[in-house]
Amino acid sequence: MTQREMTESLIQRFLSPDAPGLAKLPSERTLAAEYGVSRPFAREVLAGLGQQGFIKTVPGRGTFIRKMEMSDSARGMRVAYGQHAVTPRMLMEARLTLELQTASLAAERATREMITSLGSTLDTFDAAFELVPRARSDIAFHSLLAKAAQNPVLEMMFGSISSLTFGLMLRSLGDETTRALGAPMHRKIFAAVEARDPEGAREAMAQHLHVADSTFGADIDEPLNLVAAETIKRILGPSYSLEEVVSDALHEFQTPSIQGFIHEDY
Amino acid sequence: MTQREMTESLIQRFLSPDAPGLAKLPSERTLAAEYGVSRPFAREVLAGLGQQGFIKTVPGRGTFIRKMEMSDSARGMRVAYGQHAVTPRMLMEARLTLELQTASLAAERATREMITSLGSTLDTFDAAFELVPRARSDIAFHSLLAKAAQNPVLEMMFGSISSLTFGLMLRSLGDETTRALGAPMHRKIFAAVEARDPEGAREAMAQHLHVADSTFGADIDEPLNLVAAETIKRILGPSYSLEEVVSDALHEFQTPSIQGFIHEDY
DNA sequence: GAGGATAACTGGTCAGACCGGTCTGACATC
DNA sequence: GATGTCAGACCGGTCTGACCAGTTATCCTC
Repeated sequence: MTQREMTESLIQRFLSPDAPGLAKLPSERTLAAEYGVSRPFAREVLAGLGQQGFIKTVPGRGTFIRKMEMSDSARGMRVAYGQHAVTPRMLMEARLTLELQTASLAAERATREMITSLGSTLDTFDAAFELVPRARSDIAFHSLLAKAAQNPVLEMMFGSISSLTFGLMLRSLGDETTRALGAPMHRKIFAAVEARDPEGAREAMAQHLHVADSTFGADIDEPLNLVAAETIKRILGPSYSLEEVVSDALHEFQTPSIQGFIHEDY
Repeated sequence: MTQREMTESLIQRFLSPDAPGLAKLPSERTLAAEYGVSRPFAREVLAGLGQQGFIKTVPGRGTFIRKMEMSDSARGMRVAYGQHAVTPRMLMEARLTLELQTASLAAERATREMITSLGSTLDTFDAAFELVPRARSDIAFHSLLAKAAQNPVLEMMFGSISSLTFGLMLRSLGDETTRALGAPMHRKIFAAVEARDPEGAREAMAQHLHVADSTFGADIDEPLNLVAAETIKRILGPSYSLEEVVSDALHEFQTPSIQGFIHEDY
């Protein structure tokens, strides 16, 4: 029994969609006995699943399945991004590809509830004057738009670049003129979605992203690497990771019914 | 010292882009001593990093950094995909968004070397008659196209859906008429890339994907979940995971210089 | 029946041990 | 002097067994 095999088996048993919907895993001792391995071995397997966010352990209580949000999938991405140098130009090119589509589809498919969420996110954005809250509601707006497109694959694609995008926003929103130009664009996108106007939403998103583009000078080709992470550390302290901040922001702006069944309530 | 903190610290020290380029980590015992924790504790942290593919341990030798390929990032995605039901229709919609762009950009930016790789991948595809080899070269072609677009973010986005796409290909390529219709489309895309014709490449890709679309009947709205995984298990045996097959395929069709510096040679 | 003490869980952490593979350097050989 | 060999140090892989601090269920008492 290799770690791979045991991991594979656990995913099959407890994390596949047709697995019993129970949110609780057997105890470490039980699992170790079942697979004929020692507890430390089982713990290493579980630690791996935990680090990837698939399960959550609570001392004294047990190990629980975590319903994965598509937007949570950026988790493992950071290291890969760090090893390749990603520049703002590359990110904007990718966002342009993806977000014109999500905006358009959101206009076609968004439920009333999602539109309400989008609206209140914009209100929060307009009311926020500090950098991080502003960026939080910004990333939440774009993420909700991706969710409103009702395609988990597109949603995940956006999720996978969300921490990078958040970094970009921290950079853009520091600039006051950009904010003055960009805020109305959010409203314009929102209005088009509300009016069920896909082409209008696409067009408004294009304008919005071009405004963001124009913020950059020479640094549009400078690697985006750790700038954002350092900003976060400086403002929020060292115990927060970029991914956590983004993930928190996304969850905060989702209404419970959009969130679906999140097993934080074990 | 929590596991989070230690993980975070190790990533900063050894996996960030500006970290010393050494490929080898200190020994488990040394790390445990440095962080003032026990070896089992350190091992759990390392096991997590290993499961995510960031490091690779070799008995008797040590622990080594693994250069992450963008296309490797699909790793943690499967569970999230499994919990949300992804249908072929959703996947095709996302691919249409992404791959028209990568095809177009590849036509603009692909190096001669990449074009050569793309060509030889197509030769392999045409020569392959069994299902899995056929699908392998198919996914490799599309993945190389994404790489040829010279944008790591787009490359990663494609990587994140590559295992789903591979599943789709296993399904499509089982149909003989689809293959007959689809194969010439590959050549057409390739010709447009070679001719530096972005619009032609975009157009050819659109036709290609629509052919794939037309393969589906009612099952276009059936969850894509485990069909592919079961096909793989049936053909290649139970010790292979979908992700491994895809990852192997992608690496096989890349020329060394495109691969860049992969530290499999510790 | 209600309340509280207890026992039986849970995960968290550790020390210490043994195994087999790998590397290095000293020693012996040619 | 160059070469080859081999012991010892080091590496990860795995296990046993233990103790702690929380949580939960049980059972006994009032």
